[in-house]
Amino acid sequence: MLMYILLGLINYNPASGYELKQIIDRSTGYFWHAHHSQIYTTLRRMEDKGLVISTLEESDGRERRVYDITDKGRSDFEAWLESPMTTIGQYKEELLVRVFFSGSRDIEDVLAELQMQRALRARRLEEYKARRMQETYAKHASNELDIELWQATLDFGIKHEAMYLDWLDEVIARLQTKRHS
Amino acid sequence: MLMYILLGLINYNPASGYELKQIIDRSTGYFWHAHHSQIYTTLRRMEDKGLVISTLEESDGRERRVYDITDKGRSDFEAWLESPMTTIGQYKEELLVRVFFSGSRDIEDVLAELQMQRALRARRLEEYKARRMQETYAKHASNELDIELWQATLDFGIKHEAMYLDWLDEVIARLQTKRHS
DNA sequence: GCCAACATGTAACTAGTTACATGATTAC
DNA sequence: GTAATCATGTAACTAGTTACATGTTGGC
Repeated sequence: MLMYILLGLINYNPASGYELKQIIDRSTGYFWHAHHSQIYTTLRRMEDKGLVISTLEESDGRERRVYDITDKGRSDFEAWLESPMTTIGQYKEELLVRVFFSGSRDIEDVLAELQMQRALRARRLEEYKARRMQETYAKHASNELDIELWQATLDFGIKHEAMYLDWLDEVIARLQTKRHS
Repeated sequence: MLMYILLGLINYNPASGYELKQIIDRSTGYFWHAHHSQIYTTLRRMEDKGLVISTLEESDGRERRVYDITDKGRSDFEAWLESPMTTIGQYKEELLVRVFFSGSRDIEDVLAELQMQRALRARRLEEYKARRMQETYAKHASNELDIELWQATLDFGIKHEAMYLDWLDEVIARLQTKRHS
């Protein structure tokens, strides 16, 4: 998956691993993140496959390995984009695993954990709301639909966090009534 | 992560890999799934670490390798449960990656893909709603809080799918107004 | 006889995480 | 000088996926 993200981003503009990491952190990061180590190794693998080519640029003492997409890379990316998803993506949520098994825990500990998660989620929701995608990424926009769709992914993030907060509030409220059982 | 799920389930009741796969599919499956191959290999690794012990049971021609938790397994599991999460779990959603990069696609293709996803999500939402956790898993319940929390994870699934459908409907509606641009 | 369900595994691979490791430049 | 940012990588490991592989029992 990361491979297609890198391909897609390089397709907008050639970039170095470092830059790609930053772009991911500020754009696809909340629905698909990656560590720099994975980005660098994946780029190398992609070059081996002929999907991208790199050139080592030197300005002053700093070195940057800049990756550009090849024709093969572009056609692979387009083939991926044109073959629609026919299944539901799998959801993995560690907190739910913890909640599922928390029946034997001290209810106050569970409440404290959920309240901390609530605070983290609330902060993230505010970040997403504050961030209007246009100003950050509109510069890359090749067409109007791009902006619409980037906005849509950000809206998803906002809805997701709002739903999560909502759920946390409900669970917290329900546990509070059970406190002295 | 899977290790703790297996430990937690075996802690309720000794079970074979096959049974654990089935339990996961019907309980934690929508927030943490696993293939049978991973379950079998993880159980073996857990046995090497002394967290579980297996015994090979034979009834008729069928063989079942039944795993039970050890004292070390129980204390590792409890230590994990008692150390609260202090970060937000990472969300990975392939469809959002696809949407993010779909600006160059034929809008009708994007709409068709989103509508298919809508149908899949709607079906899943109905499954979750129909499934009342009590009837399926209450048998394992060691206390009242367990039932409350299992119900809470199911409620999360329902809320999540409802939010997702809502978002899909919004994006679809927005794209439909762009159709002949 | 055949198919579904029971039951368990290995092999090969891709993906992802965590830690280690290095070195330059710029602003204070 | 020292901390932050720029910039790139490797190593060791854990996790997860896909495909291959095998054999039984019970119902139709």
